[in-house]
Amino acid sequence: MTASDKHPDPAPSRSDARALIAACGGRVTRTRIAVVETLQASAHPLSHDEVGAALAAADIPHDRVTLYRALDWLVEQGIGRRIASGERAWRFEIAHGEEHRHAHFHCERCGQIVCLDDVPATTTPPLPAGFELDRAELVLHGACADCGRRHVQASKR
Amino acid sequence: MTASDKHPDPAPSRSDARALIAACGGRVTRTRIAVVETLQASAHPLSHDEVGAALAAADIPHDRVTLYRALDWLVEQGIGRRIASGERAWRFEIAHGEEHRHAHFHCERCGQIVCLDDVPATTTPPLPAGFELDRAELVLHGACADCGRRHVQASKR
DNA sequence: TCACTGATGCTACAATGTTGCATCAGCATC
DNA sequence: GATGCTGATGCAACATTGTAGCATCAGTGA
Repeated sequence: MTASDKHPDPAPSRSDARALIAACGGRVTRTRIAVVETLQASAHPLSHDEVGAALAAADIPHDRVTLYRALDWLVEQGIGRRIASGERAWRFEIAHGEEHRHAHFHCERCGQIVCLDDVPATTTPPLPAGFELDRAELVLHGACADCGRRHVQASKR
Repeated sequence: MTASDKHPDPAPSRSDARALIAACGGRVTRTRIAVVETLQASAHPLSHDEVGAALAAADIPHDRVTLYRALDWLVEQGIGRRIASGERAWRFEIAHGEEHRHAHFHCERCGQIVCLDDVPATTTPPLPAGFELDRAELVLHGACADCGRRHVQASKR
Protein backbone atom coordinates (compact mmCIF):
# COMPACT_ATOMS: atom_id res chain seq x y z
CA MET A 1 0.00 0.00 0.00
CA THR A 2 1.32 3.46 -0.87
CA ALA A 3 0.87 6.69 1.01
CA SER A 4 -1.70 7.84 -1.52
CA ASP A 5 -3.88 4.88 -0.60
CA LYS A 6 -4.19 6.11 2.92
CA HIS A 7 -6.45 8.60 4.51
CA PRO A 8 -4.77 11.99 4.23
CA ASP A 9 -5.13 13.18 7.80
CA PRO A 10 -3.18 11.16 10.36
CA ALA A 11 -0.03 9.19 9.76
CA PRO A 12 -1.04 5.86 11.24
CA SER A 13 1.43 4.22 13.56
CA ARG A 14 1.28 1.73 16.39
CA SER A 15 1.94 4.32 19.08
CA ASP A 16 -0.84 6.52 17.64
CA ALA A 17 -3.37 3.73 17.98
CA ARG A 18 -2.30 2.94 21.52
CA ALA A 19 -2.43 6.60 22.54
CA LEU A 20 -5.82 7.08 20.90
CA ILE A 21 -7.30 4.15 22.81
CA ALA A 22 -5.64 5.02 26.13
CA ALA A 23 -6.83 8.63 25.86
CA CYS A 24 -10.41 7.38 26.03
CA GLY A 25 -9.77 5.52 29.24
CA GLY A 26 -10.14 2.12 27.62
CA ARG A 27 -7.81 -0.81 27.97
CA VAL A 28 -5.19 -1.02 25.26
CA THR A 29 -5.74 -4.50 23.90
CA ARG A 30 -4.39 -6.40 20.93
CA THR A 31 -7.74 -6.40 19.18
CA ARG A 32 -8.42 -2.69 19.60
CA ILE A 33 -4.94 -1.69 18.43
CA ALA A 34 -5.26 -3.91 15.36
CA VAL A 35 -8.74 -2.60 14.53
CA VAL A 36 -7.68 1.04 14.82
CA GLU A 37 -4.58 0.45 12.72
CA THR A 38 -6.57 -1.42 10.11
CA LEU A 39 -9.08 1.41 9.82
CA GLN A 40 -6.34 4.01 9.74
CA ALA A 41 -4.53 2.16 6.98
CA SER A 42 -7.57 1.88 4.77
CA ALA A 43 -8.50 4.51 2.22
CA HIS A 44 -12.18 3.67 2.51
CA PRO A 45 -14.64 2.56 5.20
CA LEU A 46 -14.44 -1.14 6.01
CA SER A 47 -17.18 -3.58 6.89
CA HIS A 48 -16.92 -5.69 10.01
CA ASP A 49 -16.11 -8.60 7.76
CA GLU A 50 -13.28 -6.76 6.00
CA VAL A 51 -11.74 -5.74 9.32
CA GLY A 52 -11.93 -9.37 10.39
CA ALA A 53 -10.22 -10.47 7.19
CA ALA A 54 -7.47 -7.90 7.73
CA LEU A 55 -6.85 -9.17 11.26
CA ALA A 56 -6.79 -12.74 10.00
CA ALA A 57 -4.29 -11.77 7.29
CA ALA A 58 -2.10 -10.22 9.98
CA ASP A 59 -2.36 -13.43 12.02
CA ILE A 60 -4.09 -11.65 14.87
CA PRO A 61 -6.50 -14.05 16.56
CA HIS A 62 -9.92 -12.52 17.11
CA ASP A 63 -13.54 -13.35 17.66
CA ARG A 64 -16.44 -12.13 15.55
CA VAL A 65 -18.31 -10.82 18.61
CA THR A 66 -15.22 -9.14 20.04
CA LEU A 67 -14.78 -7.34 16.74
CA TYR A 68 -18.34 -6.07 16.87
CA ARG A 69 -17.79 -4.87 20.41
CA ALA A 70 -14.44 -3.26 19.61
CA LEU A 71 -15.95 -1.38 16.65
CA ASP A 72 -18.96 -0.32 18.71
CA TRP A 73 -16.64 0.91 21.43
CA LEU A 74 -14.60 2.96 18.96
CA VAL A 75 -17.76 4.61 17.65
CA GLU A 76 -18.99 5.23 21.19
CA GLN A 77 -15.68 6.91 22.06
CA GLY A 78 -15.74 9.04 18.93
CA ILE A 79 -12.62 7.38 17.52
CA GLY A 80 -14.60 5.58 14.83
CA ARG A 81 -17.60 6.41 12.74
CA ARG A 82 -20.32 4.07 11.55
CA ILE A 83 -21.67 4.43 8.00
CA ALA A 84 -24.80 2.91 6.51
CA SER A 85 -23.44 2.07 3.09
CA GLY A 86 -26.79 1.21 1.58
CA GLU A 87 -26.03 -2.45 1.82
CA ARG A 88 -27.06 -4.43 4.87
CA ALA A 89 -23.81 -4.26 6.80
CA TRP A 90 -22.39 -1.27 8.61
CA ARG A 91 -19.06 0.13 7.56
CA PHE A 92 -16.53 1.80 9.81
CA GLU A 93 -13.92 4.48 9.36
CA ILE A 94 -11.69 6.55 11.61
CA ALA A 95 -13.41 9.80 12.61
CA HIS A 96 -11.45 12.94 11.90
CA GLY A 97 -13.66 15.40 13.79
CA GLU A 98 -17.02 16.87 12.88
CA GLU A 99 -15.54 19.32 10.41
CA HIS A 100 -14.20 16.41 8.37
CA ARG A 101 -17.55 14.68 8.06
CA HIS A 102 -17.84 13.87 4.39
CA ALA A 103 -20.14 12.18 1.90
CA HIS A 104 -19.53 8.66 0.61
CA PHE A 105 -19.83 7.12 -2.82
CA HIS A 106 -21.21 3.60 -3.10
CA CYS A 107 -20.33 1.76 -6.29
CA GLU A 108 -23.28 -0.48 -7.10
CA ARG A 109 -21.20 -2.74 -9.32
CA CYS A 110 -18.26 -3.64 -7.08
CA GLY A 111 -19.86 -2.66 -3.76
CA GLN A 112 -16.90 -0.47 -2.83
CA ILE A 113 -17.40 2.61 -0.64
CA VAL A 114 -15.25 5.63 -1.42
CA CYS A 115 -14.78 8.64 0.84
CA LEU A 116 -15.55 11.92 -0.90
CA ASP A 117 -13.39 14.11 1.29
CA ASP A 118 -14.27 17.18 -0.77
CA VAL A 119 -18.03 16.73 -0.45
CA PRO A 120 -19.28 17.74 2.99
CA ALA A 121 -22.14 15.72 4.41
CA THR A 122 -23.14 18.47 6.77
CA THR A 123 -26.10 20.52 5.64
CA THR A 124 -28.57 22.78 7.36
CA PRO A 125 -31.80 21.92 5.60
CA PRO A 126 -35.20 23.34 6.51
CA LEU A 127 -36.47 20.84 9.06
CA PRO A 128 -40.06 20.72 10.33
CA ALA A 129 -40.62 22.57 13.60
CA GLY A 130 -39.35 20.77 16.66
CA PHE A 131 -36.98 18.48 14.81
CA GLU A 132 -33.41 18.36 16.11
CA LEU A 133 -30.63 17.50 13.68
CA ASP A 134 -27.80 15.39 15.01
CA ARG A 135 -25.93 14.53 11.84
CA ALA A 136 -26.43 14.14 8.10
CA GLU A 137 -25.44 11.19 5.98
CA LEU A 138 -25.07 11.73 2.27
CA VAL A 139 -24.45 8.63 0.19
CA LEU A 140 -24.11 8.86 -3.57
CA HIS A 141 -24.80 5.74 -5.59
CA GLY A 142 -23.47 4.91 -9.03
CA ALA A 143 -20.43 3.42 -10.68
CA CYS A 144 -16.85 4.10 -9.67
CA ALA A 145 -14.19 4.93 -12.26
CA ASP A 146 -12.98 1.33 -12.60
CA CYS A 147 -16.43 -0.20 -12.94
CA GLY A 148 -17.74 2.51 -15.24
CA ARG A 149 -14.77 1.98 -17.53
CA ARG A 150 -15.16 -1.79 -17.56
CA HIS A 151 -18.86 -1.37 -18.36
CA VAL A 152 -18.14 0.91 -21.33
CA GLN A 153 -15.54 -1.50 -22.68
CA ALA A 154 -17.88 -4.46 -22.32
CA SER A 155 -20.71 -2.73 -24.15
CA LYS A 156 -18.37 -1.72 -26.99
CA ARG A 157 -17.52 -5.33 -27.80
CA MET B 1 -56.30 8.09 8.78
CA THR B 2 -56.90 11.59 7.45
CA ALA B 3 -55.92 13.10 4.13
CA SER B 4 -53.11 15.03 5.77
CA ASP B 5 -51.56 11.73 6.83
CA LYS B 6 -51.16 10.70 3.25
CA HIS B 7 -48.54 11.47 0.71
CA PRO B 8 -49.57 14.64 -1.12
CA ASP B 9 -49.12 13.51 -4.68
CA PRO B 10 -51.48 10.74 -5.79
CA ALA B 11 -54.93 10.05 -4.45
CA PRO B 12 -54.60 6.36 -3.69
CA SER B 13 -57.37 4.14 -4.91
CA ARG B 14 -57.78 0.52 -5.83
CA SER B 15 -58.01 1.20 -9.57
CA ASP B 16 -54.84 3.32 -9.39
CA ALA B 17 -52.88 0.47 -7.90
CA ARG B 18 -54.21 -2.00 -10.47
CA ALA B 19 -53.41 0.35 -13.34
CA LEU B 20 -49.94 1.09 -12.00
CA ILE B 21 -49.11 -2.61 -11.82
CA ALA B 22 -50.67 -3.50 -15.16
CA ALA B 23 -48.83 -0.62 -16.87
CA CYS B 24 -45.54 -2.36 -16.04
CA GLY B 25 -46.63 -5.57 -17.70
CA GLY B 26 -46.84 -7.44 -14.42
CA ARG B 27 -49.68 -9.60 -13.25
CA VAL B 28 -52.20 -7.81 -11.11
CA THR B 29 -52.25 -9.93 -7.97
CA ARG B 30 -53.86 -9.57 -4.57
CA THR B 31 -50.50 -9.14 -2.86
CA ARG B 32 -49.17 -6.50 -5.24
CA ILE B 33 -52.35 -4.44 -5.09
CA ALA B 34 -52.35 -4.55 -1.31
CA VAL B 35 -48.67 -3.63 -1.09
CA VAL B 36 -49.03 -0.66 -3.45
CA GLU B 37 -52.11 0.59 -1.63
CA THR B 38 -50.40 0.21 1.74
CA LEU B 39 -47.40 2.21 0.58
CA GLN B 40 -49.62 4.85 -1.04
CA ALA B 41 -51.65 5.23 2.14
CA SER B 42 -48.61 5.74 4.34
CA ALA B 43 -47.12 9.14 5.07
CA HIS B 44 -43.65 7.65 5.56
CA PRO B 45 -41.57 4.81 4.16
CA LEU B 46 -42.48 1.40 5.57
CA SER B 47 -40.29 -1.53 6.42
CA HIS B 48 -41.03 -4.96 5.01
CA ASP B 49 -42.31 -5.88 8.45
CA GLU B 50 -44.68 -2.92 8.63
CA VAL B 51 -46.11 -3.71 5.21
CA GLY B 52 -46.65 -7.28 6.38
CA ALA B 53 -48.42 -6.06 9.50
CA ALA B 54 -50.67 -3.82 7.40
CA LEU B 55 -51.63 -6.73 5.14
CA ALA B 56 -52.31 -8.89 8.20
CA ALA B 57 -54.50 -6.14 9.68
CA ALA B 58 -56.46 -6.04 6.42
CA ASP B 59 -56.87 -9.82 6.55
CA ILE B 60 -54.92 -10.31 3.35
CA PRO B 61 -53.06 -13.61 3.49
CA HIS B 62 -49.44 -13.30 2.45
CA ASP B 63 -46.06 -14.91 2.74
CA ARG B 64 -42.90 -13.21 4.02
CA VAL B 65 -40.95 -14.20 0.91
CA THR B 66 -43.72 -13.11 -1.45
CA LEU B 67 -43.69 -9.72 0.23
CA TYR B 68 -39.95 -9.38 -0.30
CA ARG B 69 -40.40 -10.31 -3.94
CA ALA B 70 -43.36 -8.00 -4.44
CA LEU B 71 -41.43 -5.08 -2.95
CA ASP B 72 -38.34 -5.91 -5.02
CA TRP B 73 -40.49 -6.05 -8.13
CA LEU B 74 -42.02 -2.64 -7.41
CA VAL B 75 -38.56 -1.12 -6.99
CA GLU B 76 -37.37 -2.82 -10.17
CA GLN B 77 -40.33 -1.39 -12.09
CA GLY B 78 -39.78 2.10 -10.69
CA ILE B 79 -43.11 2.08 -8.85
CA GLY B 80 -41.40 1.81 -5.49
CA ARG B 81 -38.24 3.15 -3.99
CA ARG B 82 -35.94 1.46 -1.48
CA ILE B 83 -34.42 3.51 1.33
CA ALA B 84 -31.56 2.56 3.63
CA SER B 85 -32.86 4.05 6.84
CA GLY B 86 -29.66 3.56 8.76
CA GLU B 87 -31.18 0.66 10.62
CA ARG B 88 -30.67 -2.83 9.31
CA ALA B 89 -33.92 -3.20 7.40
CA TRP B 90 -34.82 -1.57 4.12
CA ARG B 91 -37.79 0.76 3.93
CA PHE B 92 -40.02 1.27 0.94
CA GLU B 93 -42.07 4.14 -0.41
CA ILE B 94 -43.96 4.90 -3.59
CA ALA B 95 -41.72 6.66 -6.12
CA HIS B 96 -43.06 9.94 -7.45
CA GLY B 97 -40.55 10.49 -10.22
CA GLU B 98 -36.94 11.63 -10.08
CA GLU B 99 -37.89 15.26 -9.51
CA HIS B 100 -39.65 14.29 -6.28
CA ARG B 101 -36.64 12.49 -4.84
CA HIS B 102 -36.34 13.86 -1.33
CA ALA B 103 -34.27 13.49 1.80
CA HIS B 104 -35.42 11.48 4.81
CA PHE B 105 -35.23 12.13 8.52
CA HIS B 106 -34.48 9.24 10.83
CA CYS B 107 -35.50 9.72 14.44
CA GLU B 108 -32.97 7.85 16.54
CA ARG B 109 -35.31 7.68 19.53
CA CYS B 110 -38.47 6.21 18.02
CA GLY B 111 -36.92 4.82 14.83
CA GLN B 112 -39.47 6.57 12.64
CA ILE B 113 -38.53 7.69 9.14
CA VAL B 114 -40.07 10.96 7.93
CA CYS B 115 -40.11 12.18 4.33
CA LEU B 116 -38.69 15.67 3.97
CA ASP B 117 -40.52 16.57 0.79
CA ASP B 118 -39.00 20.05 0.81
CA VAL B 119 -35.41 18.86 1.03
CA PRO B 120 -34.17 17.54 -2.31
CA ALA B 121 -31.77 14.62 -2.17
CA THR B 122 -30.41 15.34 -5.60
CA THR B 123 -27.09 17.10 -5.68
CA THR B 124 -24.37 17.51 -8.25
CA PRO B 125 -21.25 17.26 -6.13
CA PRO B 126 -17.71 17.28 -7.52
CA LEU B 127 -17.07 13.59 -8.13
CA PRO B 128 -13.65 12.12 -8.91
CA ALA B 129 -12.94 11.66 -12.62
CA GLY B 130 -14.70 8.69 -14.18
CA PHE B 131 -17.33 8.33 -11.48
CA GLU B 132 -20.94 8.13 -12.67
CA LEU B 133 -23.67 9.31 -10.35
CA ASP B 134 -26.90 7.37 -10.38
CA ARG B 135 -28.70 8.80 -7.38
CA ALA B 136 -28.08 10.51 -4.07
CA GLU B 137 -29.46 9.49 -0.70
CA LEU B 138 -29.52 12.08 2.03
CA VAL B 139 -30.58 10.83 5.45
CA LEU B 140 -30.67 13.21 8.41
CA HIS B 141 -30.44 11.72 11.87
CA GLY B 142 -31.69 13.24 15.10
CA ALA B 143 -34.87 13.53 17.12
CA CYS B 144 -38.32 14.14 15.68
CA ALA B 145 -40.64 16.75 17.18
CA ASP B 146 -42.46 14.27 19.43
CA CYS B 147 -39.33 12.61 20.79
CA GLY B 148 -37.42 15.89 21.19
CA ARG B 149 -40.31 17.29 23.23
CA ARG B 150 -40.58 14.21 25.41
CA HIS B 151 -36.86 14.34 26.05
CA VAL B 152 -36.97 17.99 27.12
CA GLN B 153 -39.88 17.31 29.47
CA ALA B 154 -38.13 14.30 30.97
CA SER B 155 -34.93 16.23 31.64
CA LYS B 156 -36.89 19.08 33.30
CA ARG B 157 -38.34 16.80 35.97
C1' DT C 1 3.52 -9.91 42.17
C1' DC C 2 -1.34 -9.49 43.08
C1' DA C 3 -6.15 -8.27 42.73
C1' DC C 4 -9.69 -5.96 40.39
C1' DT C 5 -12.49 -5.45 36.59
C1' DG C 6 -13.00 -4.51 31.80
C1' DA C 7 -12.27 -7.17 27.50
C1' DT C 8 -12.45 -11.48 25.28
C1' DG C 9 -14.14 -15.84 23.38
C1' DC C 10 -17.45 -19.05 23.52
C1' DT C 11 -22.46 -20.65 22.56
C1' DA C 12 -26.90 -19.60 21.47
C1' DC C 13 -30.19 -16.76 19.45
C1' DA C 14 -32.70 -12.89 16.81
C1' DA C 15 -33.62 -10.21 12.71
C1' DT C 16 -33.45 -9.66 7.95
C1' DG C 17 -33.01 -11.28 3.54
C1' DT C 18 -32.25 -15.15 -0.28
C1' DT C 19 -32.66 -19.63 -2.88
C1' DG C 20 -34.94 -23.63 -4.75
C1' DC C 21 -38.88 -25.83 -6.03
C1' DA C 22 -43.62 -27.49 -6.32
C1' DT C 23 -48.09 -25.46 -6.84
C1' DC C 24 -51.43 -21.88 -7.86
C1' DA C 25 -53.76 -18.35 -10.44
C1' DG C 26 -53.76 -14.23 -13.84
C1' DC C 27 -54.33 -13.57 -18.46
C1' DA C 28 -54.61 -14.49 -23.40
C1' DT C 29 -56.75 -17.48 -26.53
C1' DC C 30 -60.16 -20.25 -28.25
C1' DG D 1 -67.03 -20.28 -20.04
C1' DA D 2 -63.05 -23.70 -20.67
C1' DT D 3 -58.06 -24.29 -21.45
C1' DG D 4 -53.08 -23.71 -21.34
C1' DC D 5 -49.04 -21.07 -20.54
C1' DT D 6 -46.12 -18.94 -17.43
C1' DG D 7 -45.35 -15.61 -13.93
C1' DA D 8 -46.49 -15.26 -8.95
C1' DT D 9 -47.03 -17.54 -4.72
C1' DG D 10 -46.14 -20.37 -0.55
C1' DC D 11 -43.24 -23.29 1.87
C1' DA D 12 -38.82 -25.08 3.77
C1' DA D 13 -34.21 -24.40 4.22
C1' DC D 14 -30.42 -21.52 4.46
C1' DA D 15 -27.17 -17.24 4.56
C1' DT D 16 -25.76 -12.98 6.57
C1' DT D 17 -25.44 -9.65 10.08
C1' DG D 18 -25.82 -8.46 14.60
C1' DT D 19 -26.90 -9.25 19.92
C1' DA D 20 -27.17 -11.49 24.70
C1' DG D 21 -25.37 -14.17 28.46
C1' DC D 22 -21.70 -15.93 30.88
C1' DA D 23 -17.28 -17.99 32.21
C1' DT D 24 -12.48 -16.89 31.59
C1' DC D 25 -8.51 -14.07 30.45
C1' DA D 26 -5.44 -10.21 30.67
C1' DG D 27 -4.46 -4.96 31.18
C1' DT D 28 -3.63 -1.83 34.73
C1' DG D 29 -2.85 0.26 39.15
C1' DA D 30 -1.32 -0.70 43.83
